[in-house]
Amino acid sequence: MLKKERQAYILHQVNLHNKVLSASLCDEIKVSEDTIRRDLQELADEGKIIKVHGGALSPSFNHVNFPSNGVYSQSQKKVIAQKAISLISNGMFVLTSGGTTIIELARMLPHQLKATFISGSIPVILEYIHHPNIEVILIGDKISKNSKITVGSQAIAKIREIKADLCFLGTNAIDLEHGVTDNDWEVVQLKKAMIESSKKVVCLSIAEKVNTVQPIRVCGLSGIDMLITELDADNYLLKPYVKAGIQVM
Amino acid sequence: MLKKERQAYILHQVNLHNKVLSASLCDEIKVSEDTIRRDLQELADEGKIIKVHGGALSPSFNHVNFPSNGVYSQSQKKVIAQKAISLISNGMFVLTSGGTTIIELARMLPHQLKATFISGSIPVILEYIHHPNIEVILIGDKISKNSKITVGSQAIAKIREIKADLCFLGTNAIDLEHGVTDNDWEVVQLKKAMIESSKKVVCLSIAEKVNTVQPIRVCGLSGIDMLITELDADNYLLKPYVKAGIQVM
DNA sequence: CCAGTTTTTGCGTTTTTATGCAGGGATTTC
DNA sequence: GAAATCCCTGCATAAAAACGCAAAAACTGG
Repeated sequence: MLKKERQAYILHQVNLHNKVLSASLCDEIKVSEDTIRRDLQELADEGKIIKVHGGALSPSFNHVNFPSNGVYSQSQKKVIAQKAISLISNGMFVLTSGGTTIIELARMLPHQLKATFISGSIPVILEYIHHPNIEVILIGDKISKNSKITVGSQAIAKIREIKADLCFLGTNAIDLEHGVTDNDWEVVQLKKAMIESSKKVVCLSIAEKVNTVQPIRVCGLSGIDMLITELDADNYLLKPYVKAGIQVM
Repeated sequence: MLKKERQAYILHQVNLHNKVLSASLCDEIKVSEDTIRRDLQELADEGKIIKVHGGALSPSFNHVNFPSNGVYSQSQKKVIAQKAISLISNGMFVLTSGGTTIIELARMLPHQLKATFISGSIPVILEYIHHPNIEVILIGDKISKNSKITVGSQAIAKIREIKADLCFLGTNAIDLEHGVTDNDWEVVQLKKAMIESSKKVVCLSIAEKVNTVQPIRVCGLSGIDMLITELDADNYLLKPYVKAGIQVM
């Protein structure tokens, strides 16, 4: 078989089945593994396939893109995400809500981190998937179209089965008197369950949302362990929270 | 034999078989390799063939079906999706696997359709949520990073709880003898569960995958009710499936 | 017909290409 | 953390291509 023929065959297989194993290819075509590997290399250089350990994948299926820019207060959120990431160690189970801050966090996870992340938010999950060493558990249920997160009793039941080491809550409003509040009833139910299922609860909130209130209550201040904002920990705005017994970062 | 004659012969062979080997040509025509090589060179200069090491290929062979838009055989998949959509009525519960064909289907759903769609495939779910009147149920569990679909016992258990009206399976390989087969063990487990949980099982497959086999068996032909390809229902390729009792569309 | 020119062809020689093989690392897996 | 896989590098070899050359064939214009 001619080289081009072989490559066309490989390309065809990849497009048909979204993946090929080099071992099965060299079995089918009856050539050495090296030849297959060189073919895969060339096709990958041309961008026609994506080479992975042991074979290749179709490029079309492998990159789901999602709006990356246009995030409100992105730089602040990056600061917050960076602080939050410092709390994660290898082997941890981390439960996260949805929200743009959490998406930033998901994007900025170090590549060598090995941990398990659990969430019901599709945009967040999409970011987790890009990290090779991270196990991703998706909470299933009905999807709320505006928040792109799974909501409902099934989701809550699944969260109850978990005991996570860490829980990151993207926070809509936090206030000394009313604690953490939000504006979507179903999302609030989820967050409540997440708080109960985690050893340590961390609220991520841009300073703008500190000392604001939303209609539905998630939990009181005693329900959370830590608050992360883009401000320095000793900022005057956060003093009352420290006094209320919350770790501030 | 005259030069022109020879070249005409070569061209004929290339168009007939999509490829020629210079060795076999100089054997057939009884001339030296150099002569053949010069002929090939000239034909290649005229753009009538594509010269490669060891012979030549038909120019159509090389540039045929390369996915410029990202999705392989997209037009065929659109035809399939259109047929599949005609099976869906308002109020139905529809269970779907992953795969590019299903993504096409999800994209092409009519906006006024009111139905409930259930899937564990993230790319597919992302398309469903664009439709305002569609309820979307996400099957949760661990995510398989290459197929971007939830896999595992939890997912299977959830699927078992459902009884869907319709199940669309993106098919990797279907064959008279071996039935529906696939190449990912975990995905196969899911598909099996989906088949059991549905009143009517519809396989979506481009014709190219019909009569091909993959290593892992999903179900026998008796397990499915309908097969949709981009071909006409009375195409000879599909006759045996009709005979086997499968509705073909 | 014929000398001169061009084209075509075949034959060495050199270069390039394709492929397999061996080893040393890297990575994955259990 | 040890075993198994896979991957990369360099090297050897065989096949194919390119090049130059010269002989043979074909054409050309008297």
